[in-house]
Amino acid sequence: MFAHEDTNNFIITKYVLLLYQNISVCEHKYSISKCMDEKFPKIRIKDIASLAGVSEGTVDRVLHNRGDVSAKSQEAVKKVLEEMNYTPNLFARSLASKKQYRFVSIIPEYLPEEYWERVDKGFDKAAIDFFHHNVLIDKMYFNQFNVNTFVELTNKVIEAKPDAVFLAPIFRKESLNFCKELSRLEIPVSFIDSLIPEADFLTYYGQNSFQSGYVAAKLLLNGIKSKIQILVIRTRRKGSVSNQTISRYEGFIQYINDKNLNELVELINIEFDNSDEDLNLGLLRTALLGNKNIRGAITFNSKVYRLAMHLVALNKSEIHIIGYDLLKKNVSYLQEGIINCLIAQRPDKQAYFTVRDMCRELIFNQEIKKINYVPIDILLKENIEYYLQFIE
Amino acid sequence: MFAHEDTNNFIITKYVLLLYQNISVCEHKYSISKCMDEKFPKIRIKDIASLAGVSEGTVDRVLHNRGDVSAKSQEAVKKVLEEMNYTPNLFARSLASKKQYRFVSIIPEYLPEEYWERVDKGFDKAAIDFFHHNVLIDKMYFNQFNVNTFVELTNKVIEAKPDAVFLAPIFRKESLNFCKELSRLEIPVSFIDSLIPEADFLTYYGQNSFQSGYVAAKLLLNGIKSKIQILVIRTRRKGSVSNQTISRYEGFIQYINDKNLNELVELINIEFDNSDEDLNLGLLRTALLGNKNIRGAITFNSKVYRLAMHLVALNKSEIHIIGYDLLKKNVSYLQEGIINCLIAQRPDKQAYFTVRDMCRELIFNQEIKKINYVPIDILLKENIEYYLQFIE
DNA sequence: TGTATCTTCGTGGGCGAACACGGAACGACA
DNA sequence: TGTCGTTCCGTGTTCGCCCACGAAGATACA
Repeated sequence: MFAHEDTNNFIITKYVLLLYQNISVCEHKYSISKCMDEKFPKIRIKDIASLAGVSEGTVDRVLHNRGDVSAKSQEAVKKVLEEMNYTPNLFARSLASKKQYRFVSIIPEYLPEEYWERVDKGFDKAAIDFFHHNVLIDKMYFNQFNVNTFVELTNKVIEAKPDAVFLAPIFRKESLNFCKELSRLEIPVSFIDSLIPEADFLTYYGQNSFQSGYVAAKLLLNGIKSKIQILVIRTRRKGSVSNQTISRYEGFIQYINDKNLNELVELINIEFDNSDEDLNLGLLRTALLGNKNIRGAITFNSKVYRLAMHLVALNKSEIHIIGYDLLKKNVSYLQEGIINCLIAQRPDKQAYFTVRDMCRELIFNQEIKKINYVPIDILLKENIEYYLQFIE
Repeated sequence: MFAHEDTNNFIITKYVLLLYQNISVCEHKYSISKCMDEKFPKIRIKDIASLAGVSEGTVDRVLHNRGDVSAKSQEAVKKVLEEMNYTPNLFARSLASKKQYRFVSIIPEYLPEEYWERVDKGFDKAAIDFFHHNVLIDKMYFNQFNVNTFVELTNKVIEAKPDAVFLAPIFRKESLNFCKELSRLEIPVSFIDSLIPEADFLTYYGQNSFQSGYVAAKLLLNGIKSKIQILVIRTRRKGSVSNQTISRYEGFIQYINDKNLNELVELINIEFDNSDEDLNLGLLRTALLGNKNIRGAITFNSKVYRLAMHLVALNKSEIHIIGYDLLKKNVSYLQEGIINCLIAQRPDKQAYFTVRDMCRELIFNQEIKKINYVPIDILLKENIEYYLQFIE
């Protein structure tokens, strides 16, 4: 009845090596003493070679599809590989391999503690983890408010001919051109944060922003019974085209439609200026004077701390505030109870896995998934601490 | 002004190798073309040896504190190691090392799709990842409702003298005895799920259950204005002593006290039987008949699907249900909108990191953290999909 | 000075895999 | 039969590190 029951009715040891070699996971049961005595039956190229009656070199040629092997030998080796469920020792492989890989990451430059810093840290971690697999990551940054910096940068990258590129495609059209060029040079690209569906790319890691807007709406509007007003703060962004914040907004609106809240919820739209905080404060003050029933406020970019700051200044602590991403200032306001909820998206993981998957593709020859949506993490004052503390 | 600005005002390349070698991360800036041409300046034992004017063997003896080295040589080598910021190639090390490690995991046996299955999967993943570092994991299971199975099992483990033990200390007293014995044999133990503070252990991974109860209360009770009743389902557990569900309950109560909700919230306690679902249904029916103002319901173990099932049968869809852990049945009810919220705790990661940290301690000689609380993840119908989909 | 003992240290083989090199076997053709 | 070109395949070296072995030098004592 129990999954791991044996004749003694309770003691089971699963010999995990079997799992590794893909030989039946559950059927083989060993008493611990027996298990402890066994050696690691590692299967090497040498073993495959002798079993197939060929030399190591031949097995190697088969493994790497390098040709110069007769049909007969090919057959024999493949059969043994299959039977033995051979998996190469990736450490030994990287150690012996003389091939070196140059990857380039291209993301917006950032100020300390801004969103992209956390992405960048993910690249750093990956750089360390894959260094001994002969991978080097060159990190490059463009100015997301100046498309020329992007074009100039990508031209340099094309010249340098790296082995792979990781790209935050903020500038849609220019990114697409860049990708086409890379495609022609057979340099693989992976997208991070957002994606360009028409482009040829290896993987994408990012949040489903529509759904994260939907979740935000649920968190802000769940259970309302009477008419309320909600402040919606948006920021115009000149130059860039692709934008996660737009689909977050659309998801937000979709929730209101799905739940038939159009009658109950009135949205008060405010457009923040990117730098003039006095102006923003004034806009907020006016909105609050004219609308007496404001219960909630939301921003769709990562700068919700600005909203929180102003609402504190205006002494409006009863307004529920919700926003995105764990910038230090956002977290502080959350911990103080001024921001009620933050939605996070594991930016460091996005970068790390992007690199890892490129290695799996180019070096390890492993399966990868093309589209990868990261979780929509919900952080409250009460659970933020353990989220931040848990460094993987 | 920007963190990664250079003289061209926008193009920066950071040479990540420098980061790896711990030489200043931000100060060294290279143009991409220059960077692309550079070789990997890997520092090997051989390099250290020649710089220190000794042989590789001597460096090796210093690195492993294996003695037979004169004070003078020791000094010289250590100085060069420091200067060069030498980090050994762990792959090459594991490849060459003849030492093999036997780890044992000891957790409750489980039925398919129960909580412990996900923990077990974490051990499987670790077994695969660390196999080529010469690590083998023996997985053992006891019956959590029969303390004798635990004692008998741990006696066998003691006999087998593994290199490390991973333990779910469900039976407090017996686990402590086991740990003392292991301590005498100098076998390190790590706790998973819960911990015994008096015992000598290497790491602990688990959720802060008090806080996760606190979070559950917030999610269930946030914003209530009028008097309501809440169903609190508990399950008596015979035999075992240490129990996460108790502290979850305490956290739940603490929230009510902190927010002065004693007046508003009336708790209706029900004790479920572990197997008799007809009985449980009856208990619920009675409670619902006698209490007309029930708005929410909670369980503190992972079996919230039983509660959901009964409330569906009783046609009580307006009651908010909250529970723990992503059992398949729980997830189904969440997706159907019957359960409103689940709190999750990444059980697979708990196991995986427990193994990883043991490797860091015994094999890689790296720093580890003793107490590790995993995040308190909040899952709703709207964000569960991406959480489940995101397999690391 | 010779011999034994102890301390200190260098060398070489091996871990599993990549890959270059060149040899063996075979057929074609003069 | 000899020469050349192909096709196929085995061998040897290398990667960075571990570790066993034994050599060299120092010291002590006869």
